[in-house]
Amino acid sequence: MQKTVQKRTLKTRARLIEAAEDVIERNGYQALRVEDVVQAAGVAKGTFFAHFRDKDALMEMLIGERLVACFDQVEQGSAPHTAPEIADALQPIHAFMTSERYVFDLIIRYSGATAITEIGPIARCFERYVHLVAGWLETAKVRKDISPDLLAEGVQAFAIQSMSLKFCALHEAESFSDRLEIYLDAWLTPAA
Amino acid sequence: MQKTVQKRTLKTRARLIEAAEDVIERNGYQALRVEDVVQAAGVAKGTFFAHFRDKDALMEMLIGERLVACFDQVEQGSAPHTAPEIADALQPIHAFMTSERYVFDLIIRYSGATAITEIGPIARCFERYVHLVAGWLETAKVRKDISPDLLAEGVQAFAIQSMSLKFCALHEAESFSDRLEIYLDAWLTPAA
DNA sequence: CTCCAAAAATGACCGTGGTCAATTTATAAG
DNA sequence: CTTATAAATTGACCACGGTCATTTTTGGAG
Repeated sequence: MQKTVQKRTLKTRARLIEAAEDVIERNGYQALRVEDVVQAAGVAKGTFFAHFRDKDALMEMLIGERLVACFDQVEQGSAPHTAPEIADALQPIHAFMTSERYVFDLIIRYSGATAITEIGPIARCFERYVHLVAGWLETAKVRKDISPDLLAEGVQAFAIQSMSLKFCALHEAESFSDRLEIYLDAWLTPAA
Repeated sequence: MQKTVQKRTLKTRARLIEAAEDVIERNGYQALRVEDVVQAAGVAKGTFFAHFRDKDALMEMLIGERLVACFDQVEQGSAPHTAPEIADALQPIHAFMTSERYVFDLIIRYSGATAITEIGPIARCFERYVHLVAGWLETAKVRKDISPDLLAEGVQAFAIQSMSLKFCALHEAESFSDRLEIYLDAWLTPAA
């Protein structure tokens, strides 16, 4: 039983990814067609699916990479201590997640791994989100009656709610960041 | 400029809907194929798309109807007063929403109307959810420092979070209802 | 009844994601 | 260098949602 991976494989895969990134650069994630990618990469269609389970798998990888970069950026900054500061600190992540409706939908769809064996970059980012925020909350001026982890899960829930409403015509009145701040203030620092 | 609607139209539409419901009855929402529906209804494929903008439009209608029925049922019951009672009262709605992954995804996708002119039954149900819960909260034993509407939006956010995690292999430990109760208790009756 | 314009239905056709048996290419062993 | 075998690639093909020019049906006017 051989399991050698030929150099060719890595080259082809790299060409496919680069081609996909070019296509996305020009027209956004939503407009990507597998045909365009394989033509730009100079390979046959079947080759694409030998490298990626399906189109979504490529998208999960590419969007996941960008998302990871957003997290890296956010983790560079210093820890925020109040609800508005937290909302502000998370802004780069939320901005990318809502940059395209397609991107938001895909991220939500892949936010939970269906099986342990297929935990992808996006599902990992959702765990990282909770850990990151929970870390901040340990030393932040917030309620202490429940665990930082639970508080952080709530922050995530409110962020998703706020992002959903951003795409909703019924709730155009408030801006995304205003809404999130209101939620987080009520969740993290309740008055009664 | 005539705009008469022939009787035929209503009949064909009814046949399509009945056929779709039969197909769903047998194999669930996810497995529905337009080909199967038109064949069962005894019409051509083009006819389907003369009656429904696309497959999703039919799905939104059918799932929306079932969702409305769930709300009607929940509204029959008496108003709950505590966090666990609220979670319990909403159970029929949450149960249907998570009955199939496909159903949950479609509901989330249609929960926000993209344009005012196309507010569908599902988007309307999301508004109804907030109004329903806000009504309960007015007389419930919960924090009073923020408005019932905002509190209700939070309940919705936590419910969606809990439902998402139900489909996630990383969070199988806790059951859906346990998780929702923990969230709602922390959100509605904070200790500090 | 006949006639005709609008409404409805039709089905061949298209776009795009995805499959798979057949072919080509890389590499290790002799 | 050959040869055997597994890995990689190919492209014709399929499934399914969706379109649209053409045909059929309806129902009111004369």
